[in-house]
Amino acid sequence: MPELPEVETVMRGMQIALQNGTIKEAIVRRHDLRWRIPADFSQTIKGRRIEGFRRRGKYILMRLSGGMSIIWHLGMSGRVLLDSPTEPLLHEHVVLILQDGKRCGYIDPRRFGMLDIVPTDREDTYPLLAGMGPEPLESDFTFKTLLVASKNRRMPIKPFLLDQKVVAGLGNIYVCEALFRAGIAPTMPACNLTAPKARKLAQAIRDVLEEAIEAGGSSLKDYVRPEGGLGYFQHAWRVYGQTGKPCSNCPGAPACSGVQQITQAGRSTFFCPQRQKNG
DNA sequence: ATTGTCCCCTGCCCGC
DNA sequence: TGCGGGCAGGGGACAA
Repeated sequence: MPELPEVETVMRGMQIALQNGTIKEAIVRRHDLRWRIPADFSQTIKGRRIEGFRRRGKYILMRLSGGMSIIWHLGMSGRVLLDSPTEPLLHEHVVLILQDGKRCGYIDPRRFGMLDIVPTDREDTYPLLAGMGPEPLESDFTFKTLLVASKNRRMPIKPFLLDQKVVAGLGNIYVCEALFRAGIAPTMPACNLTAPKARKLAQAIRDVLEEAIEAGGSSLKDYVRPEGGLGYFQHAWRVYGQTGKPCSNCPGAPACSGVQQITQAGRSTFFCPQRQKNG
């Protein structure tokens, strides 16, 4: 599920529901996620107030009183449930119980996600966050970011954009969608980016993420529920998962051979060969 | 250093 | 209806 827009949506939901609450108890039913949840996790966060939230790439940082932060990562299948029932749910590995009775559950069937604790003033040196590229919706992300990072990189642009060191928060869906909007073939060597192409790409990345956050926000209420899926943005996918269909820009056009699916670096890539050309 | 392959794990969907 | 194979929104570890 979670790329930047989904993580942003989840974080906003948590913020609304949990901010200023105090953690009465934390239940850890399974410690063996992508990395082990520390043995003293519950003890460390117990009694602390939830003071704020921040997102960095696909990570959520939950700031607690006393200078500690909980780092959340949802992996591939992670979800947050803001009204977790008393009965344990399947794959609900962690539950935070607040003093006012609210229960926040962390559900992750595949267990590719993680939860950890870090001192708030050391969030950015936490190994998984250190070295991460700029936030694509902040002002320090520009076409120059892409130009500089892609220099001498012969890797195809698609896996290049999945590298969190280049830009934070992009995943398989939004990389495909951004490349489509920018008219760039996913197979193009990253170093073939020109300034005009980089401008289009940076703008396409910002646009698609903002639109997706907007759409996720519109279904916020249902999003952070186990049965809540992808928000509404899935209906706006122009190429992702659209194999064989005419892409949205050439619907029914005789020349359009339809959206193609290829594999790059072990992941599916969707693109329109008609509209996306190598430089 | 850069790039590609494999793997972690469970669930779901498709074809036979 | 049942079963096996392939695939899934992430990303680290490793080999070449």
